[in-house]
Amino acid sequence: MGIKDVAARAGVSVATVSRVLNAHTSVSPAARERVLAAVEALGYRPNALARSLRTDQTRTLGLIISDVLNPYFTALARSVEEEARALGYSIVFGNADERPELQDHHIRTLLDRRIDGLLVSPADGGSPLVLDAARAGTPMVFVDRWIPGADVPVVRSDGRAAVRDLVAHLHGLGHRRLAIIAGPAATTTGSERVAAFREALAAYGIALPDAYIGQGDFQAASGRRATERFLALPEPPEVVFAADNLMALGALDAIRARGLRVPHDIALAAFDDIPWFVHTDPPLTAIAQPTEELGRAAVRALTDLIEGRTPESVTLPARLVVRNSCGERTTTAATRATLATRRSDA
Amino acid sequence: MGIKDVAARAGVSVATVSRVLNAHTSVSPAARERVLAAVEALGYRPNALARSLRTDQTRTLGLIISDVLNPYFTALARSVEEEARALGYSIVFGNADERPELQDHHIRTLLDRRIDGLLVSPADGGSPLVLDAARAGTPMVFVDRWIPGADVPVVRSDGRAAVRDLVAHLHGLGHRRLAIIAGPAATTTGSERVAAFREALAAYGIALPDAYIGQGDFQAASGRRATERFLALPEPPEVVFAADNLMALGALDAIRARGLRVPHDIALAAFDDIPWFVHTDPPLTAIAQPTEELGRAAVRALTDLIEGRTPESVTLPARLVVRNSCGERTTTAATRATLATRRSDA
DNA sequence: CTGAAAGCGCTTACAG
DNA sequence: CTGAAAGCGCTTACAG
Repeated sequence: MGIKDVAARAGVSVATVSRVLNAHTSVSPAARERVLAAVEALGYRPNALARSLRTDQTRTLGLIISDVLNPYFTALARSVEEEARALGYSIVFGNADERPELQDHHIRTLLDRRIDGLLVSPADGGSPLVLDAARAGTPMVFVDRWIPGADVPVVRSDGRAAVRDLVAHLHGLGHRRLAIIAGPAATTTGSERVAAFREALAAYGIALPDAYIGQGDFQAASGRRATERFLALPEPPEVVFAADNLMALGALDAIRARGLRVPHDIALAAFDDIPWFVHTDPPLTAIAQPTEELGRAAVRALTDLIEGRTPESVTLPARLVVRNSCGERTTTAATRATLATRRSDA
Repeated sequence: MGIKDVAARAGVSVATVSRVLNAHTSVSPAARERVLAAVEALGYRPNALARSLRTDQTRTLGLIISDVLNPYFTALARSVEEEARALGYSIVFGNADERPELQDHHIRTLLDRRIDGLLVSPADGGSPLVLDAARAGTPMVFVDRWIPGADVPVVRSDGRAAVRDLVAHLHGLGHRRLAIIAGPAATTTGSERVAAFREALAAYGIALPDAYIGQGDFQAASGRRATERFLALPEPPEVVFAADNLMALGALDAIRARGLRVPHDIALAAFDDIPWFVHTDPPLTAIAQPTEELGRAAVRALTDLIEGRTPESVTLPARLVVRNSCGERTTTAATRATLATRRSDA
């Protein structure tokens, strides 16, 4: 059942059917009406494959999501899909699961399907595939993570100020031995968050020894392993800062398995804020990204690129959200509500 | 750059190129080698659109996900994608966001793109679009939620036994006023979970009054509203059972906003278990579904359908995971670890 | 083993 | 305003 059937039933040529379906003006009202009636009667829907093959555009954007199990990325995906839909595009997702080969697999199939543009948050420092695609002219924008040197707009948030605020908060609480669970050094967010943390510590004359840098991969299991290693140290850190929410989950697992309590025995903070952090035991201090805005900005940049406008890179600040996972604080109006739930003992 | 360029460079016809690319046997080793070399040199990738148009198959499955922000569904999506990839298919997701119109929007665009089959967890009781598509022969299987009466295989879990276990647990703890936050009555999981709860209560001679049935939509905000209403009752329930994890999150928000504590002031349990439940305050008692197996089984059923085999509906049991959100229990080896974190007071 | 040709379902100059 | 025809990039009988 195709355009031919519609044409036959409406008594016109396929060209005319195509014209009314694509809102070309030059169609007589009578013909238009007959076509529309035939479309309705037949329940006709144009074959998007054929249309795309002909027009060389799919009105589809690819989004390589680093990890579907990561609430930060699903929030991002939701925002991306929403903005794209508003602009008349649909989104095809690929879950990289933080694995570069899987990321490349998905990019390849998206490219094969001739998506109009690609939103990627690289799982590695620069897969040749991504670089080649960008060079070959595939409209592309990086979200959250990016690859330096590629001529690709970047939409991300800058967490440096928030990390400084976090370190000030931790220092004010009396903590001096601070550790971080990093993401893969090959990713920008993996290395930048460590750099920001190190810089912020330096301002207080505190060093970040290698033993206090846990190597994670942004997934929960790696947070668990890194935390176990910290806890086994002769001089364990007083604070663990997880570079994303999933590694914080892993850290909680490890801390609990040891029978320790947050923040009494060890403080914990995380990059990325998620709804569950309000209800964890204790509520977790976190750095929140303007996730929805990032998603929207990324789609706008990509559609600008696709439609011949000049895309804008955008960097939005992240901000510190203090809760109770790093230690005692004076009770203020802002913290009273959460404090009520925090005091506890085994 | 297309198959013609490869053919030209290899000095063969496009037919031959196509043959080597599709692993047809009848190609001379010499020709094969030249074609492969040309493909390599040119970095040629077949246009999937053209191929699909011709072969009438896309090797793509659509998955309508009820809500990307729901960890249960993202876990399902991940499992689905994994199994599909193993079977040589890729997945295109559509996020229905629990909205029937949005669900239909995505189904329409997936159908337009000629996906080979559709996995759906209906957001409503039976969109005409879904029913028509099934009737028209679109290979389809329902996952988690389903539409009675449609001739479509169903892959889901049966929570009745687990709900009975939950009610026994609650009753044993002395609770008699039990409430539920339901999902939309039009969805199977929305109505079934209430029915199972009501039945289980009946076994103890306990009724489920209307005032103790909160009407939710499986999203957090509705859980919050329903819980607020429960708490405002002259005789509030002693237990709230949220029919999914997101409504449990909303319930926690409402309980905390009132300055109440779980389980001291009110007990809470949830359908669907997620990793965060181990670390909430207190750890949440939940009913766990075999999510990964459901995803795999759903994909297998769908590919069976597509490839002409006989698909199997499958129903897997859910199971109760007792933690500490419903009240005191005797300390057993199993609960000791979590108990250590539970005792608390404001 | 190989090529010329038809055709998948559309869109779009071109001509009228 | 409208239709005949070409063509998007593939695959696949058909013939040799």
